[in-house]
Amino acid sequence: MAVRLCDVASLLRSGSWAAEPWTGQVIAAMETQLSNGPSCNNTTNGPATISNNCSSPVESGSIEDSKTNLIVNYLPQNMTQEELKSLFGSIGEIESCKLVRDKITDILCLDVFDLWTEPRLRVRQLRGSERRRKAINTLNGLRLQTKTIKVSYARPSSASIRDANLYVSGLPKTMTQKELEQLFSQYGRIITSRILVDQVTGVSRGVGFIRFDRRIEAEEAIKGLNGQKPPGATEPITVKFANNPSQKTSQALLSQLYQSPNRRYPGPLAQQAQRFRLDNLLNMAYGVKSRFSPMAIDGVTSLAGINIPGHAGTGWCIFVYNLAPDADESILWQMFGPFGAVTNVKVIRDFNTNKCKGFGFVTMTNYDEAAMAIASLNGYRLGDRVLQVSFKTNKTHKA
DNA sequence: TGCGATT
Repeated sequence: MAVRLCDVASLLRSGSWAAEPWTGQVIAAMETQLSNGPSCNNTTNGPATISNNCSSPVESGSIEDSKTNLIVNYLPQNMTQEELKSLFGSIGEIESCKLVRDKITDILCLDVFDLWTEPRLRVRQLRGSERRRKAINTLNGLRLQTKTIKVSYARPSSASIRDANLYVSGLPKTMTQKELEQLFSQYGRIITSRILVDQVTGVSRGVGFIRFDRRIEAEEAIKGLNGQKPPGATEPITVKFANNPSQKTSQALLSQLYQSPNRRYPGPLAQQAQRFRLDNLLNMAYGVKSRFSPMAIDGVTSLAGINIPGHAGTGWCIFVYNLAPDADESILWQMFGPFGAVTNVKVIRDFNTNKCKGFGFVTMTNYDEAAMAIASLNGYRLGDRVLQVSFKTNKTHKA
């Protein structure tokens, strides 16, 4: 059931809205690259991220005269054109209103980028800085369903602010969004920042985004920070321009949208698992003879600060090599599921071709089950390929 | 050999 937007008429009656005459125009903007990233977020809106505080909505314009456009973020995904008309029509007369949906998925998006975040809307008003201000004051922060919309001045679009968005990986897991901004702020004015976090644990995934005001600032940040170690970090970070999802084909988008873990089924691998005894596995993995529990392993880890391969704090990460180009997540669930609790699987794909790059990762909760899976699946013949399976190591940044 | 992460 699609939850409809709130009854705008009743909102108006409630007196929480200004209803003075206003002539405006609501349009959908279809851009290949967003020039106005949202500057704030919260736990209600958006995917799992570490968020800014939602500051003044008047953050992105330069001078008052240039604030001719408004931008609206965090609209509900199921919002309709008519509802938008009603929403902005409560402030003033709407001249036109058009939303753009993906041709294939029919998902509301003004830019395909928003497929992964939130639908946005540009509001172009015909005249009146006071009315723009009024629209912001009235509508910014309005709660619609589970969303809190943001209305703010849009920065004028220009070439200099395009492609100023950076993707950053290899960040220390302890780095906060504020620290990330501090690191990058020496290169220019940051419009938005974000650190991706594990949806379950809230732990940083070591990956984030920085959108600068201008592309030249982003370029300088890459020069200055790519491959460098942040203060106190042990590993260098990777800084590059972020992929623009709007370049993706609808087919690639669909495959990601509907990618979900297949149900585990008990197959021949489950029996295979039983052939191995925990002692043997521990012996293979660590060269120890005695049996000890996963709890004991954790104890050793925390006591000695030893970095046990594959242990990421949220489980045991397993590296799977020699997957076929068309391998998908379901094969990893099917292979590893019978050995125990699998919390995450990931096939690493080439961004452009969407084909598997030949490897993937599996996270398992319990050490003994992970070790069993490794011992059983390493050397396993999958199609015409022989898999190599081991605990994940950190090879990327080693000399 | 090959060890990610894209709002």
